[in-house]
Amino acid sequence: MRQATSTKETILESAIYLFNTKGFDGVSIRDIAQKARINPANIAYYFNNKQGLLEACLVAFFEPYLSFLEMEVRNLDHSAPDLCLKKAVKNILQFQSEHHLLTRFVWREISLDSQVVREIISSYLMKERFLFKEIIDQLVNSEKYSPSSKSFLIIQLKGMLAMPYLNSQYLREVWNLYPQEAYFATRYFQVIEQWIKDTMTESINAKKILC
Amino acid sequence: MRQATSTKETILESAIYLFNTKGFDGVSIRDIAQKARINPANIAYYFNNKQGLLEACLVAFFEPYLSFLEMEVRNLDHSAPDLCLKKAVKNILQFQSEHHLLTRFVWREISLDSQVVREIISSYLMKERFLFKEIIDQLVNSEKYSPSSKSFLIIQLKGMLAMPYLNSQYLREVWNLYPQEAYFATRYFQVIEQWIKDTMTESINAKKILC
Amino acid sequence: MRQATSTKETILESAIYLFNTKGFDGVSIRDIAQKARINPANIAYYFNNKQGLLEACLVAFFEPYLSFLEMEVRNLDHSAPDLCLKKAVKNILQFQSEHHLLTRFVWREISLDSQVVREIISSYLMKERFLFKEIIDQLVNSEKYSPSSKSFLIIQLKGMLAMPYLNSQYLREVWNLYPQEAYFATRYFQVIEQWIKDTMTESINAKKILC
Amino acid sequence: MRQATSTKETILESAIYLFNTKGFDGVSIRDIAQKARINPANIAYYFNNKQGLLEACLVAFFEPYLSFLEMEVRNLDHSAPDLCLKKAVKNILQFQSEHHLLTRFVWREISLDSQVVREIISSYLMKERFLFKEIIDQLVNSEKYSPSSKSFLIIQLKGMLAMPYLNSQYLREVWNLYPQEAYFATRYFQVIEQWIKDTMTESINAKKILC
DNA sequence: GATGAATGAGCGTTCATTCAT
DNA sequence: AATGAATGAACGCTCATTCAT
Repeated sequence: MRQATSTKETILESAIYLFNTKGFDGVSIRDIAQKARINPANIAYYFNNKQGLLEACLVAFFEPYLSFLEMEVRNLDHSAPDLCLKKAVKNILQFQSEHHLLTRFVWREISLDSQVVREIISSYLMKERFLFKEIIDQLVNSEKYSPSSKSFLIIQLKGMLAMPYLNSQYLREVWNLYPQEAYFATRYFQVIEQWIKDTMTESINAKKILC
Repeated sequence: MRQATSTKETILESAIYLFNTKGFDGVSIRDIAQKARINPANIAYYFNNKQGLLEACLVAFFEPYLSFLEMEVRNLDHSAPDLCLKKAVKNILQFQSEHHLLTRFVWREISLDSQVVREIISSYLMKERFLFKEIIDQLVNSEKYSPSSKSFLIIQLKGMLAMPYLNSQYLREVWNLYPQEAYFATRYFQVIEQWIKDTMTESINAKKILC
Repeated sequence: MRQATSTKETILESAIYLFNTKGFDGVSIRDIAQKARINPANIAYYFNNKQGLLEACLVAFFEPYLSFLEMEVRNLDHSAPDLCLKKAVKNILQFQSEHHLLTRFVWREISLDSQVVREIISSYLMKERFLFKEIIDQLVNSEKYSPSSKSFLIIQLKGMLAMPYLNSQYLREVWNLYPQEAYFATRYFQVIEQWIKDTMTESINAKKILC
Repeated sequence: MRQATSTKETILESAIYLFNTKGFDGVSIRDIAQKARINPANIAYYFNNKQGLLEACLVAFFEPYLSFLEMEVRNLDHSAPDLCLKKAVKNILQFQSEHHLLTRFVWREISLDSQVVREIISSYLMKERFLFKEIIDQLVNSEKYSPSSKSFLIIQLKGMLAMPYLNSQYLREVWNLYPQEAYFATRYFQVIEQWIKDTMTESINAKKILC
């Protein structure tokens, strides 16, 4: 029924908002139910239990996130690898900007050593590594890049993608910058674009930085 | 008394370890007491309440952290500004590496919108901004850098300093890298050193990236 | 639902019994739950918190208590004032006798300087004063009674109404008298009836006692 | 040592003040220690435990209280019994007025069904009954008074003695009367004096009230 | 699809008390 | 005589969850 879907989505939205503000353990089922204006038992009905909510959040983030990478890996046959990478980055940045609360929550929660989270996302992270590698291998397949250097490129890129969300409170309070604004997404994409150009497509620079 | 100090420190160490693993709200007073092999009431005795523990953690991180910046700001009179910045970065990286659990916990907890945390650390962050600005102003006082560009430099630098700890689980699981190891600290310092050189001391690059 | 009401009432009855025996602060939520054979969390469910229980007790006492006075104030138009007063006293004594545990608890708890209790009952006490005054004014509106004398009459009457419950343990242990027994209520009503007659309806006696 | 006695007395005074305000169970050892500006462990040193404090309070009240009755029982040989009773009442009222906090606390705590309090004071109450009876027997030894009538006289008298303290908050808030003021003690003594005269020394009145 | 009643476990905290010093 | 450290138990309360309706 239409009503039902709406309830489920309302719950998820309320949960994401609150998880983002207070962290997963700082939010109670009651908090979410109150914000979503539904009965706490309804959450159990739709998501089984609190952990089910967490899983739903992680899925809601990683499915589209990985789809952007998958799409460009498939494009490698027809397009230049640097264009594919830039396209993937652009889509990811835009998606993260449009879902900045979810993004922030997911990247932060992953930084915990929680066994629960790790079990859920480990396959996602493995898939992500594989997809990144596919693109990077096509892009920097010269003898100048050892496998370890390529790994480091991925790490750096990932750090840059997540950074605005893991420091969003700082960006907002101290510098008045908002990752969710279109302006920021555009500007930040240019920074990463420049970094890709400098480190991966211009041999001289790359050599200096990565020894 | 010697015994007392030891107890207080034991509590703090246990707390940092557990907070890092499960997050502040995911850890109970009893968890900490059990790990520290003391009575839960003793935590209230030494830290008043759970929030007192959080404050103690934040102080234990920010006091030394800021002292490294303060030291180099005082050195600006006798040393070249790029050396001062590098020295500060080196000290901070080493301190963070030696206290990687505390570092990870602090940077993660700050990313929450918790009113409590914000009240405690807001003055620290203001001081940090001031100190960074003092150094950056001396370093890039040419007409090429607008105030907004300088702000962005600080943001980027801060992002780089915190990155390994906000993604440490990823680094470890996927890439087998450990921020707490001396090797990593050294290597990572070189990366930042290069970044400082590229963006702040070589005008051509800087111009390109920051428009 | 029938079951629900029953649970709520069971809790209240258990609470009154225990509060009466050990005092409000001497009784724990768990004590009440154990006596009512329900889960401690259920008390929070029905009464929000422990103070909610206290408020429920005070309301359960003062609402009927004041209704007896209100009724007779309305009767002043049709009946003789001394009959109204006696009727009110009779009803109050009977109500107190039937709810002697609650009565004892309420009068005792009021004698504390607790801010919490005072806030709840201050409006009740004001209303009580107003109602007593309405009756007394009709009854002793001769020039022999100054306003201060009338006040003192109310005080004495209130003291007499509460006395058996504030000293019930003494009455029981030392003199084998039980305020909850019908016999005592009847007998005690006669005493107060006589006092009303002596002090308020016979001018000579009244003059002597109240100067 | 002089200092020691002072500390013990300071503790007792603080305890009486707080017990009176919040009740025995509403006051913690820490509260008392804080008010007395001493270490909590000191209370254990002087009074063994919290119950020891309660016992000390009861003793501090009943020893002088009963001494006034004992004194007048001894005087029965030389003085008229009505004078003895009035003298005892006067002394008791003055003592209670001077120690109104202790008085209020003791009479209120006795109204609990607490086993602890009962064990401590039962012998005091028995002694009190014996002493009252000695005086009353001498005073009303005519055939008009059955033993049960005499009991009721004692009950009434006791009720009158305690009333201002069991209702002191009401007297203060609603009528602006303060039992601890000399004025009140004087005035209240007159009321009881009149009552003694009416009920015990004038046969006609007494007969009416007590049947 | 949704709710109110109810539960057992655990929360942060405070308690009275002990004890070495 | 007095204190600070430490403890086990209990406090009021909230938690995620279950279940009949």
